[in-house]
Amino acid sequence: MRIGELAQASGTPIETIRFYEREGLLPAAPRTEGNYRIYTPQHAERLGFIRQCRNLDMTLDEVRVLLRFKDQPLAACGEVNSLLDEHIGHVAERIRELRGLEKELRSLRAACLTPHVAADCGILNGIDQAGAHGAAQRKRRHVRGAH
Amino acid sequence: MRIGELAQASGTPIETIRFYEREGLLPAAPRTEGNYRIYTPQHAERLGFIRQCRNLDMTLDEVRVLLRFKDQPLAACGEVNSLLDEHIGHVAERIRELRGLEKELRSLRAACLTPHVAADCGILNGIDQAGAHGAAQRKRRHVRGAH
DNA sequence: GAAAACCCTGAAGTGAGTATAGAGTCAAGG
DNA sequence: CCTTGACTCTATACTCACTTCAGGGTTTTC
Repeated sequence: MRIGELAQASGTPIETIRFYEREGLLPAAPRTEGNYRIYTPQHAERLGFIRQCRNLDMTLDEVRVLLRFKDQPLAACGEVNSLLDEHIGHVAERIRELRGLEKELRSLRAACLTPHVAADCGILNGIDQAGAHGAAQRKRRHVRGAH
Repeated sequence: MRIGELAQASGTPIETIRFYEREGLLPAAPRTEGNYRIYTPQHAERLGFIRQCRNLDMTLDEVRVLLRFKDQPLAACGEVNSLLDEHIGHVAERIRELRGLEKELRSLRAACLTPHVAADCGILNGIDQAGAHGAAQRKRRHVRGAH
C-alpha cells in the first residue's frame, strides 16, 4: 500500500509517518519507480505499535527501547518491565502534581466571584502570593502538563 | 540590581530572564555604561508574577493576558475570571486522562510479572492490543503529559 | 596587571510533530 | 494527446518555553 492508505488505516497523519521514518522508528520503505513509498502489513503493524505507545504517552526514546526488544525476540525482557514501571511512576507523579495545581487554581478562582476593576481583582492580586504557602517549585518533568 | 542578582532572588535562570525580555513579558531593562541590564524591585515583582503563573502551568500567552490587566488597573477583570476557569478545565481534563492512562499502564504491567524472553513478554505483546477496548485516541491537549 | 566572575549578543537545539512551498507522478475524463 | 485532480515527493520552517553554545566584553578581586 502507499503512504496515504497506511495513514488512513492507522489514523496517523502522512507527515508523521515520514517523520517516523526519518527518526528511524520505521524502516525506510522501498519505493516504486515513481519514488512512492510502498508498505507491507508488517510496516502497518509496527506503526500500530508505535502509535499505541504514543497513546500510552511514552516518549519516542522509550518507544525505541521497546522496538529494540521487538526486534530481538530472544532477549530477556526485564528492561521492558522496568521501563514501564518508571513510566507509571512518572504518570502517577504528574497526576499528584496536577491535583495540587487544580486545588490552588480553584482557591485562586474563589477570590474573584464577580468581575470588578482589575486593580481590585482577587485573582490578579492572589497570584502574587500563590504558592507562598509551600507549593513546590515547578520542576523539569517527564509527563506533559496542561498545554 | 544586575541580572545575576535578580536571577538569584527569583530562582529564575539568567537566560530565562533575557528570554522574557525578548518576548516582551518584561520591559527592556535600562543599561549601565558597560551595557549591563539593571533592574528595580518593580522588575523583580513583575518577574515574580510571571513565574507564579508558570508555576500554575499557564502558557506565556495566558500570562500575557494577565499582565495586560495588571497594566490596566481600571479595566474590568471578567476576562481574567474566564481565563482561569478555562485553565482549570484544562487541568481537570488532563487529570482525568492521566488517570485512565495509569490504569491502562498498570494492567499492561500486570501482564509480565517475571522477566522472560521478549517474544513471550506480556507487555510487548499487550501493547499491540492496548486501548483496543475503547481507549480514546490521544488528542492535542493544553496541559502537558508525562514528559 | 592578571585571573576570576560576571555579563553581552546571536544562533542553534530540544520533542514530537505540523505546516508550507514547490515540484513530480498517476489515473480518469474529454 | 491533454488536462484535471488526487496523490506523493523533498526540504524547510514553525510550534513552545526555554536551554545551550560560541565568541566575545566588563567588572571585581587578588
